[in-house]
Amino acid sequence: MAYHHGNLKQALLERAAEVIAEDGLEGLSLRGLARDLDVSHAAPRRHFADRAALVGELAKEGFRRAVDAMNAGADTAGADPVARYRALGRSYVRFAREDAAFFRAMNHPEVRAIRDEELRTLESEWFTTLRDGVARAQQAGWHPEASPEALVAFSVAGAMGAASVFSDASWSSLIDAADVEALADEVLDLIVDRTRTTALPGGAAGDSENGKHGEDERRAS
Amino acid sequence: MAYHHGNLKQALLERAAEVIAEDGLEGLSLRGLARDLDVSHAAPRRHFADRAALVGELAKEGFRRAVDAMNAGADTAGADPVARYRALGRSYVRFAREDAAFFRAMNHPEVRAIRDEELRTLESEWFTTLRDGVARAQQAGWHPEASPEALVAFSVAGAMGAASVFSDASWSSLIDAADVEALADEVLDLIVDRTRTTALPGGAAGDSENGKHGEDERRAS
DNA sequence: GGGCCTATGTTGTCGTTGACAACACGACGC
DNA sequence: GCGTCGTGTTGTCAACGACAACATAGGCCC
Repeated sequence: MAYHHGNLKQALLERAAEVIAEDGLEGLSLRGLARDLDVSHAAPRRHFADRAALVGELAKEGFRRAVDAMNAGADTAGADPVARYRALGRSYVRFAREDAAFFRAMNHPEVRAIRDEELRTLESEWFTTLRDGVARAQQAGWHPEASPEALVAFSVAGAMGAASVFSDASWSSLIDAADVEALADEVLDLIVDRTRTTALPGGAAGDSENGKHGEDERRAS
Repeated sequence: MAYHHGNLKQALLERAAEVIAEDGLEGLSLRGLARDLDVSHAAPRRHFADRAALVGELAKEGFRRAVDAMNAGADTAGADPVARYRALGRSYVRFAREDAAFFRAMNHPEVRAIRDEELRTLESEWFTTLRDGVARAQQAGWHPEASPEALVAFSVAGAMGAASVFSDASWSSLIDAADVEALADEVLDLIVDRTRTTALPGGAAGDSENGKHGEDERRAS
């Protein structure tokens, strides 16, 4: 084997994601990663200043993937802002389930304490994506009575809560569901609650086709 | 100083709660606690088999306090099941904010991985408290169209999400609110959404006084 | 009131980890 | 060909959790 690994940084990140998927962030150690990749115990330090830098990098990738998934999901949902809003949430929950290692990294207390600027910027982009979706939905007649701030906080709480509950195995003993996907969809219906969308006078934005969500939006990634 | 501390176990738990409140679970170490309390580095082991046992004990106390707060809150909310349901959520969010150290302990990934029976029993009692509240609210006409499982999952997600968002300082840069308490109340209104409560034919359970929540329920702990 | 028993605290040690420094290799540019 | 710098290595340190062996004291029984 060559003295130089070639692409150690990437290999570290990939292996770290595997470890987190199996054992969680607690089971992750720089020395363990080095062992897994057959490099010396100090090799990772050439690429990450410390452990927080490594998990922070994973979290950044997680925010990028989450935002991408949410945007893609909204786009396949069509033009109706409320349908797009629902798709944002749906895509986020799906992301949390499919890329659970990244989702864990993003929300682990140890990572949330990191003050890294790029990381916080990416988090704020994620937040903005959701916030804008909320704003457009409200402009289209969704929950016109609520204050925008409360609607945003409600959406963040709902998205985070649903994503946590449905992606974390430790909840499955309490919330059992034959079809988690279907249950998550029902929960999203309760959050979005399209009956709270009032048709707009001008008939402008919300082109309705009210009520149930179709089998549209299937597909994202 | 006496050779025997006297009440080291309790002192360890109390100091641990302080440390968690300041630095989070990551900043907690058995040796650090021992130093703070002027005992030898191995003294804590006489009372807790390992670190997980100590934080697990804190989490247990957290679940007890949460359940107590929720029950007390519901009782001050009166007889209407939907008002009681709302009070459950409100009390939980308030608990998360006031006893943040315990809330963190309960929901930290490291603790959620603990398989201790008593701990999981207490968690399940918390869940049951919420689940029963949901069931009674639905029987009283709240969201009659929704499946009970989805309504429970929605409630858990909403409660966890709101409690996390409003108790964790790391969210405050995104969700800014002059009055967090008031914003949390608005979010709870969106979750409960009393307009989704349909008066029952027999006029049985839900004795209504529908609509806004009063300044009742104030006080719990 | 003397002896023992046990709960609780102590010292000492081990293996693991993150962090850091000093050194080694080797690819690439001049 | 030679230096330079990116990347990997060895060595070391302090902190930690875990464990074992020992020490102390308070209570209990006779």
